[in-house]
Amino acid sequence: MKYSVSKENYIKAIFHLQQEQESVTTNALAEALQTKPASVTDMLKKLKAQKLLQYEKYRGVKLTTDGRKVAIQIIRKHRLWEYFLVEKLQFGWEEVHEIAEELEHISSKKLVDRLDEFLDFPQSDPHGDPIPDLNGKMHSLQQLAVCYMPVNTMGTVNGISDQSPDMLELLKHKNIQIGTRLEVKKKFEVDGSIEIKIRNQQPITISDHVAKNLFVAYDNKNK
Amino acid sequence: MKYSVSKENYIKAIFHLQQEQESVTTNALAEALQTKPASVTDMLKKLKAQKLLQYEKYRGVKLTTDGRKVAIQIIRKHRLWEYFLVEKLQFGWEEVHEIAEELEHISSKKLVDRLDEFLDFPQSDPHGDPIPDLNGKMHSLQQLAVCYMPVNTMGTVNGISDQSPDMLELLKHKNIQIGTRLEVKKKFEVDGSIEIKIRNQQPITISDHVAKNLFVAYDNKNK
DNA sequence: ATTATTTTTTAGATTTGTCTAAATTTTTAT
DNA sequence: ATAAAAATTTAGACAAATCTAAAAAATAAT
Repeated sequence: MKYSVSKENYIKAIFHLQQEQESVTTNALAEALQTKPASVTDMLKKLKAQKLLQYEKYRGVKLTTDGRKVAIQIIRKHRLWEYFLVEKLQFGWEEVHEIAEELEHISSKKLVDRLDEFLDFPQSDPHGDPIPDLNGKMHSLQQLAVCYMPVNTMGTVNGISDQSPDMLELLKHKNIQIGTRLEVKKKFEVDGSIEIKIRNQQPITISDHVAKNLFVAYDNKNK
Repeated sequence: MKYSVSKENYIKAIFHLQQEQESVTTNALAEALQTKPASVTDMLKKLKAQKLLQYEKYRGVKLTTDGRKVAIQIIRKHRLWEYFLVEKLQFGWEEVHEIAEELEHISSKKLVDRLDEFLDFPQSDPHGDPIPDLNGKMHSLQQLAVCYMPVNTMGTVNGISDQSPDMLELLKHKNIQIGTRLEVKKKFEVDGSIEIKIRNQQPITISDHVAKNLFVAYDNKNK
């Protein structure tokens, strides 16, 4: 089954919003898709008719199993293309999202699977998000936000939940990327900011916002 | 400037039809685009308003300089993606057209130029059609590497991309030069070598390296 | 040079995805 | 519990790209 670019974007947005809350509201979707609530209502009716989601008016929306499958295939394509752009075409990890938003709608299944093979079956994209395999399975990371790391423990950056251009620019400027090992040195209760140290660099301070949205694989031996 | 997929397809089709005839008719376009003449008329009006083509009702249509530029950029993308699919993702040259029809509408200019570089600035796609460079320049030869010729088809040698002394020595030894007519007899998947026959000679085998760098003018009647 | 045929255009409708403004339902606050 | 606020849906409209059927223009045939 093939769906329009617009429908695919709705399905993907619902999938992502469902990570936060079980059921997704019309306004949240409109916000995420940069459109109007009335347009969302219209589209939800169409997607419901195609059995991609459960929807009762005024009651919010959830994906069906079918809808979830579609979402995961789109996410697989998005993340594989991002990986390709960074690893093979030398793009910066902060500039690939927009291009992948277009590439994720290319339909050929064979293309995606060949690309996966060509890239040697990568496990996660340049932002640290896991890439579903061709059956839709993806490993779930053992992630911890930096704000929850105890003082004097170490971790390796493996994900960022706020992937806005501003955030990515800040991280680039502070030399933080996927794979960076960092140690929490001090936590300032007054504003939630945290001082961290990266090997061979001076300690730097990150705000509470950054600390909340930056995730690490946490070293268990720390404990 | 960014155009819809539909508009891009019209521009591309007009460009291709103009290779045959100076001015393109409504019916020919409808045929090429698998649509109805009435739809073509509607679209021509819109494209004319955008100054992409010259059009007077009942008089046929030609691209303007702007229209030609747009067409060439689309063709550049199409052919680079085809080359990528065959060279990097191991697709057969006969199955890449359809996928490239989608990929050619991805808008990022930077992506195309990076892809071009990644592929080492190929001169022609797997079908032997020339790939425009980033300024829209392309050589006009209809070339095909011997490695892409189907079994039992003929061509006339018209170019060698590896012009090292060793290569030329080998070609001389095997009696191959520009203008030589040859027929592909057998392809060995195991090492990419190919058995070819030249008139009045015993069949000979050439390596995958030679087959990749030896170009022929391909007889269209073969198809 | 008329007539017949083919090609092309116009007129009006349809589908998809969107919008604004108004109405309705749900949630929150008093 | 009722009023006020917020969220959601409906109704009606619009733009893009397409279609069918009918009209108009160009071309071919006698």
